[in-house]
Amino acid sequence: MSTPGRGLHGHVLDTLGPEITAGEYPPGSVLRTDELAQRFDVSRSVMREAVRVLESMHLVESRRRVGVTVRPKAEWNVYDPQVIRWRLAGADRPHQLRSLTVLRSAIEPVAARLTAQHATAEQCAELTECALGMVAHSRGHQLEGYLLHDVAFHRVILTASGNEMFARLGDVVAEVLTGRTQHDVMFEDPDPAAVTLHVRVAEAVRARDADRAEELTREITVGALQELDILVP
Amino acid sequence: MSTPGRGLHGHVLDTLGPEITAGEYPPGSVLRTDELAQRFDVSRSVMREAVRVLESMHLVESRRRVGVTVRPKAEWNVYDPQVIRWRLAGADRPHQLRSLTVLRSAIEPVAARLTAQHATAEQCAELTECALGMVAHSRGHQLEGYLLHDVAFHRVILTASGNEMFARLGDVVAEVLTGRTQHDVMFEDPDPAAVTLHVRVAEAVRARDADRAEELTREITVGALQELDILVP
DNA sequence: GCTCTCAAAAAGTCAGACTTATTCATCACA
DNA sequence: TGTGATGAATAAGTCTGACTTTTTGAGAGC
Repeated sequence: MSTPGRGLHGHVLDTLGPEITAGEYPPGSVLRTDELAQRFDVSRSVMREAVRVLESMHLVESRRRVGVTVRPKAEWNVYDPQVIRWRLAGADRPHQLRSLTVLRSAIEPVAARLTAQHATAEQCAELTECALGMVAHSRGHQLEGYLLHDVAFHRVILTASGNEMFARLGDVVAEVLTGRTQHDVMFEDPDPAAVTLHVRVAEAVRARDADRAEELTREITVGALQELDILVP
Repeated sequence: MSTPGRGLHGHVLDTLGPEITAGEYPPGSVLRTDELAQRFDVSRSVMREAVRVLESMHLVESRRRVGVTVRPKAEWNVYDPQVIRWRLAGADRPHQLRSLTVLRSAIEPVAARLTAQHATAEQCAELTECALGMVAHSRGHQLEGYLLHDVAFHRVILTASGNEMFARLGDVVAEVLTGRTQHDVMFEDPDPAAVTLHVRVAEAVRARDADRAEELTREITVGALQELDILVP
């Protein structure tokens, strides 16, 4: 998923990033480069590179004679995929999951509308294939296969929209859907209503019915929000 | 706006970042750290820090024995505020502006709905104040004052929604609105219809009418899209 | 034509010395 | 007593040069 072991500075980030995003250092806390270098047993240069990356994510701020201070959560680059992963792996996973699901509920319907307007014939076919794959795997605890097609479906919707900002949320949605299956409750077969909705979205896109595609996708995301409300009230 | 002069590596980024996001190096292009260090007249350590930051933005990928290769646009972290600024300052500014406006049209109505449900009394007052400020500056070429209140208005909507992902888009929206006034055509007074819509959104939020707040905000963003269609067909 | 070996290339890492900005405490002066 | 200047301490910032490690590509040998 991530890119582990891309050098020593990567290893440092894999430890320090989750710690900071988990809130282990309250905002305003001061870290010192030298101490961190000692703690991780790396040279100052490596440590400095790691700090620079954290700084570019707005997680910390480095100032002379002061040190590396942790910034308040409100300033973090919460759209950075790495930050999202760190937070999803940490303590405020439920909170993050809700934020992202609300984001989905805003983005995906509009994306579906655009997809209905702009999708190529190939993308339409891909979408239908995904929906049919979901149907095929929706019974008998074939959760892995189902998830795979579900993720692919939403990824097509987002990329076929033709909007680069939407397209880049494909990974985020994948992470949310995967997390829902893996970590949280999903023992039973998927909701048949949801499966049907996906099929109908694919149909609407193929029929170039933008209004219907948007509305049906809205129903899907509303369902996702309700599911979350049940899991984490 | 940005944070210029935060060290040598910052200066390097301010030059190299815009170059890459402008597409001056086609995807797959190979840069070498040593050459870059020479070009910018900085030490390798400084150059390495800059490369690490570009790497964390997924603009480039650094591999041993190969060099620093530029990644395809589709992989860039397009939500990184710095990347957004670089692109807005560059050649594909119109394209970027459209992407962001579409994003706004998806996010802001939902944010307004949530704000109507969750805003504190203080936030309601703030919103009303912004709307009235817009009215007050909407006649007689007081564009600066108008813009200020417009930006503040949308920022309140996004933060008061209570969703951290929405809140972080405040800066982006500010950049879009500011850019529209400064760079593009905006000689005349603001559209009176738009001003009225803002006032009515504030009213709807105060009245806790989520449906109306969402619908009115949708009209605002539709207007923004139409305005863009006129400017850049 | 194939694999295997080896050398070159470029990033990665480290250690140490030096520079610079910032803070804070001290002290002189009003 | 308050205030502003002075200076020393501090931690980040920078540079240099040597060394390591991984990866690639060319050439040798089969």
